[in-house]
Amino acid sequence: MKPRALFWFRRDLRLNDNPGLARAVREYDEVIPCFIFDPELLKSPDTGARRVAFLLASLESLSKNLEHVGSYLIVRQGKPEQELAALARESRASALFWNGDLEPYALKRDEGIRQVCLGLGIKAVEVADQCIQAPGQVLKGDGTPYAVFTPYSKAWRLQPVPSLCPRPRSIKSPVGIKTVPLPSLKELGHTLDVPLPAVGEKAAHDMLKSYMQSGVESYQSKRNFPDLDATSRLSPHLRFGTISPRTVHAAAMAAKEKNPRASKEIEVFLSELIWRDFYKTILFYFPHVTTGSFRPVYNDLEWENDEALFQAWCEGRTGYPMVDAAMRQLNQTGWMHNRLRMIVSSFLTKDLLVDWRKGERYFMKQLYDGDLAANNGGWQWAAGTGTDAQPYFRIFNPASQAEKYDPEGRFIEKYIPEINSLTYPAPIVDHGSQRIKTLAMFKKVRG
DNA sequence: TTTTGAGTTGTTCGA
DNA sequence: GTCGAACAACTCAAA
Repeated sequence: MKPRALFWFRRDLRLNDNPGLARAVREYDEVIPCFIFDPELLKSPDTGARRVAFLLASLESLSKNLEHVGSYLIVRQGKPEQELAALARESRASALFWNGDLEPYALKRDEGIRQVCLGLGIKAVEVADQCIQAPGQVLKGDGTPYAVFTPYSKAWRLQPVPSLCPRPRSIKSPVGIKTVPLPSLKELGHTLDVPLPAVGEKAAHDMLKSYMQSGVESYQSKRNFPDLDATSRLSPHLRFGTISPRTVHAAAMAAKEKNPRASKEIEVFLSELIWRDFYKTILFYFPHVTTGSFRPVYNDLEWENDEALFQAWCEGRTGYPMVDAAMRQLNQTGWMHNRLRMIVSSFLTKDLLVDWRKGERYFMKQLYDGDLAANNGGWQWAAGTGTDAQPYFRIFNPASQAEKYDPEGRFIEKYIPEINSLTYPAPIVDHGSQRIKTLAMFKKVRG
């Protein structure tokens, strides 16, 4: 009998540059690609309907892509330990491959899977994939992880970037393995309330291609203006792995080569990929950030947590146009421009004095690209509690941010058509006095 | 071990 | 209107 391996898809829903899949196909005659719906993850409060919808559509696309290379996707629902064990027994596979996931839940789960494999006497193979530079690759001279971005990024740039893995031309899979149809969104207990962006590997690659042809060469100059829509919009695809970060990196390097005059602009785009690695690495080495401040002293901050103010923020009716337009973009599209993420997170924490964790959770509920590491890093940065946070006294003024980054009010008008009518609310707080309160709140814990 | 330089994305105040 | 300093010292990283 030909040796068989299972390949377990998780956050790597692609055939291109999929290191774990490429290795399984190279080393085994037959490969059984599978995906497990984990009820534990599906019921988590951080799992928004939007991402479940994006996941389902991406799996549908992946399933078709697998059929094009002669294979198919096995789908199961249940605890991964049990389902994978059952699948291994049924298929008489002798190995299980997967790409590593750095989140605390995944690390613990995957350790359990390793034990299951040990018990079954099959090989468990984890391959690094999520970062361009895996956590252990970028360390300080003394072997400990960085906690400041700039020196991290300098060390990151000294490392060779791993090359891309070949896309399997054909995958041989045994027939007769039991599978279930992909569940519908409704069956998983969710409904979608916003349009679904383009999904699947093809869509992701098309987006990358067109952004590299026109867009990336002016990334630095245009990225802060939400009305210009001048960013790549690849974040949900990076989140679910319908495109790999190495593929994006390689494309940007090629664009830089082709257009040296734009190299500074493109370098800023590349540094965003380094930020992605940085926050994943922080989460890996300092998992306590998921529940509290990176610096314990800031766990003592006395947030006011006024529920009515929080609700007004969520619904985009704070009376601060830039904040409200941004929140409405999030609510109506499942995505928010990065400049606006900074503005609304500064506003929630430092103008409304609401705990950053409430905002973090709301973002996770609404974002297509919601990712624990990046979202947590961004929120702790804005709140001033993080590894490499901005100083606590650097408090965004929502009005001057609007003047700077939406000078003609086009973005605001797009999401707040009633901006000039009486139905638009007056500001729910006074920025000047809230700012002073926040400074006092921080002073109290800083002694 | 000690020292030195530096730290994503700002705002406000007063000369 | 423009400009530099203050915000507040602290921690990190590297020599």
